[in-house]
Amino acid sequence: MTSGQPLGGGREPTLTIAEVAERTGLSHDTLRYYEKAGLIARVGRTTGNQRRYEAADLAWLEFLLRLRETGMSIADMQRFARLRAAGDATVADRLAMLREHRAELAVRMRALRRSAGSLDDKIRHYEGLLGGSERPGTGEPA
Amino acid sequence: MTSGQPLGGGREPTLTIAEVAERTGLSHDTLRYYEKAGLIARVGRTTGNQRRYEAADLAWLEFLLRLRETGMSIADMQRFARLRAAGDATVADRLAMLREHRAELAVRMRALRRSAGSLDDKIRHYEGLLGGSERPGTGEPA
DNA sequence: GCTTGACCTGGAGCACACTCCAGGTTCTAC
DNA sequence: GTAGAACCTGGAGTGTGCTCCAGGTCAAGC
Repeated sequence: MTSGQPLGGGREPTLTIAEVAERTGLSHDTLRYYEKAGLIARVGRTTGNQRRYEAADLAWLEFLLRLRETGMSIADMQRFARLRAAGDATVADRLAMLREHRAELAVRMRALRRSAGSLDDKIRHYEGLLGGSERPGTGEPA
Repeated sequence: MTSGQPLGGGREPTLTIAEVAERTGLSHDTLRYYEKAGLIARVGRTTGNQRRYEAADLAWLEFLLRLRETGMSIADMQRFARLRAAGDATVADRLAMLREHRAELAVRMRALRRSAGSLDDKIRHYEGLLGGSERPGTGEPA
């Protein structure tokens, strides 16, 4: 029996774990960890048991990265992934989760803008102390 | 010898660790941890060795919280605190640190806005699936 | 002066999100 | 058909930022 075939027939193009790591910026280990944790469903394998990711896997991973970037915990992503796997009946629950997460994000972004303002104030304060001889871009006095 | 006096004279009003915890939202343990880690200089003590925070301590803590909120690591805050403790000669270094941190923050905020947009897209997608019968604010059908 | 809650220290423990490792299998190119 | 790179699994280890604990000392009200 030949091995290394991309599943039962080799229909659409698939990606190795190295290719997915490259495209997502995640490490091989993290990709396997996410799968083990149930964030992504078990990925298809070659007859030799090596992962072959499909376009849909990549799209889902990229959405997970949006959730991660906006501060969602692994535990919450697991919840979301479980709902998703359970099918259409959970759409309302998923929507509720996303709305809640989005609202928390809005709060954090407001806090972040306030803090960024404090930073700017402090930066201006230090610039004042240095007598305005400092410009961004060059560390050299004129 | 009387104890519990707020330092050698009791000049300006000072705060107990409980009061500072209340005002900053940090726990007692975190306040002690920050001091041990060198983020804040050793706080004044009563003759009985209990901490009494001054207004300047509180202001510095609040600035640290801005740094933390904007994602600065403890290690970087330690660096910044060390520069600050070293006096005026380090103002240029502190300014450089803040500018760099501010620039990274700008990058992260842009990424956050992009991700927030993806969330909004997904939310709209789910709303579409539910046939527009869902509105935020009330979980009840009309 | 005594009780009770607040506070002290050093150090261990914990949650999170990975990251690394050992020991083995598979794939690709020659 | 073989060398070397890529991949597999289960499980242990790591860095970060706290958080908890034991065993005491101190402070404030009665």
